[in-house]
Amino acid sequence: MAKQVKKEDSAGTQVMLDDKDLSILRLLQQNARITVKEISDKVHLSTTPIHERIRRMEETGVIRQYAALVDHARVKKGLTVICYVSLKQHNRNAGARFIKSILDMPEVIECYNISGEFDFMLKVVAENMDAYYDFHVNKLSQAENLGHVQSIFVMGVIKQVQVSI
Amino acid sequence: MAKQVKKEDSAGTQVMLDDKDLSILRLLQQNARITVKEISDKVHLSTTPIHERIRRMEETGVIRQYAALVDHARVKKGLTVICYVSLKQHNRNAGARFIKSILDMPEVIECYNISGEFDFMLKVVAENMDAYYDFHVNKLSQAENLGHVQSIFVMGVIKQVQVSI
DNA sequence: ACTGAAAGACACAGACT
DNA sequence: AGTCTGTGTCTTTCAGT
Repeated sequence: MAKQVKKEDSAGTQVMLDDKDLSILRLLQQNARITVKEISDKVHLSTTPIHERIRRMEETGVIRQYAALVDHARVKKGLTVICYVSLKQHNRNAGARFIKSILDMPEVIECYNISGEFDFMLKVVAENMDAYYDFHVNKLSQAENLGHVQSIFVMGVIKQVQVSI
Repeated sequence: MAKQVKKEDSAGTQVMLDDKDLSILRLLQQNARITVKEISDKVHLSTTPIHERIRRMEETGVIRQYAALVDHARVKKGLTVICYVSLKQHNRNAGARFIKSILDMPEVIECYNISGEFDFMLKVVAENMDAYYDFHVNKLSQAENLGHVQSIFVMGVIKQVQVSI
């Protein structure tokens, strides 16, 4: 089992899932490396339909990716920062250029378009405060059309789960 | 390959990883279902050491979990909300009770202790605005010792990656 | 620490109900 | 829709370097 998930880009299309799909999905959210055989034992179906249902959820983009989740505190990325950004101008091109520059910054592991005072929320991981300062001053602040930036530091992780359905 | 990752709870202990470990980790962050054989081809080692290195990273808590990442927009959880919460009192017991109640709310998929004006940041997924309103009024706001709540709505996902090292 | 081999388990496709 | 069966591939362990 080695292939990457390929996302079909019919953006935002709802996919109908029955109870068995949801059971399978929950198991995969908890443990992406569970075997099809184990799923089939728990869901009371043989392996073939499990296979087909997983393949369908991969192809329709319900399953975006299988990922190993890393404890950043243990691998020299101890600092997580929530970063709010507003742009000076809000035309389409300005936004697109900012997004493009964000996609190229490996420190930024999440970015959302948000409502309210700011335009974007970023989740940034860095080795330490010096590294974050460098990112802030030399990378993020160099993005053209940047307005205001506000940084909020994560002091502790209370909860991080994937099971959402 | 079916076992869950077991986290050793020597909280926050740094784990030393060499370049080969990091290569393996990057591959697993991109695709948790990659085969050991494929990793061994890319990292130029045979399967045995790959196995041992992965097992070590699982046992030391570097790899927290293998997870299928779901596109919430496609599975009737179209609304993501960033939610800031402050408490009235900041003693240890009050915080612990709030955390306990958060851990019991399936709508809350992430929760962080943060610096600044608010005490916690939550990421909440809901089916729609009605469902979020219900969560806000009937669940979150019922938590004892709750001060202020501010909701920021996610209008679009720009980036969500796992590769952080 | 690593290589190579070998046994058992698994994924995945095919024929069938 | 699903079960059953088979083949090739993978995981995982172990002896050896």
